Amino acid sequence: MLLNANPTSIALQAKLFRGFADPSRLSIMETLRDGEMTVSEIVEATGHSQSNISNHLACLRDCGLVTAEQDGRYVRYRLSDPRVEELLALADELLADVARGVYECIHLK
Amino acid sequence: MLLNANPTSIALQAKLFRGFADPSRLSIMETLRDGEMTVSEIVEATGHSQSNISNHLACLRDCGLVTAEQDGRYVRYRLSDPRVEELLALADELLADVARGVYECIHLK
DNA sequence: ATAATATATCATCATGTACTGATATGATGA
DNA sequence: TCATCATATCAGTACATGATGATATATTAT
Repeated sequence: MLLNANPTSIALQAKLFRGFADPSRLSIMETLRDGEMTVSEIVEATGHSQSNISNHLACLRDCGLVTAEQDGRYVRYRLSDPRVEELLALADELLADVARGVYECIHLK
Repeated sequence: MLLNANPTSIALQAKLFRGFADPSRLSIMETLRDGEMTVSEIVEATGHSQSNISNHLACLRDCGLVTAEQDGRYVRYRLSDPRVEELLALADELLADVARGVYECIHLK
């Protein structure tokens, strides 16, 4: 019965990937690859609504993928760890080769 | 209006991450890090149902994350690209530091 | 203190997605 | 051919999740 790695860690890993698996959150993280930004700058850069961005920032913050720092009435966000950016970069590279398959995959919307 | 990277590629990247964002699919890929396996071996190793595994293998295959090779009445699956494993490994490393946040994040189930 | 700006929170709704069980297909051997 | 084993497909159901709009909180300036 060759059972696999700790199911808890698999569930957690899946949850981590879900953090990356949404266009709004990805836009935020991609935007933050250029350096720290305030919420309103992120809103402008991504073109998403303020509440949308704020909701997703809360998610990313809770997950520990970004950190927030109050700056006057602004709040500046940045990526929390260089591995966040590495993960994005690696996904970009992989996507360069699997884009067509992913695009055409009917199992994911 | 500082707009960000190509929205198409953001959507595709999100879809790619969704491929990684499910416990069944992650179990499959983690299992395949040990080398190629037949469907029934994967079923046994992961403890998931046959239809569940088969459905998710179809998804991973369509996305180009795994490849399949018929071997008699068996079908052997393997990871399609070394970067798939790199992505898993990098996520593991990152998770080591953000596990508590991810675990407690209420925005993702 | 009040107004104005920046950000956060919350409930609702609509959609996406995974799991299951039943069944179909494909391959091998008798 | 027929039986059996391995894998794939499909429909239905239940749940998860994101977007939005309304509102709340926090900070600064007047």
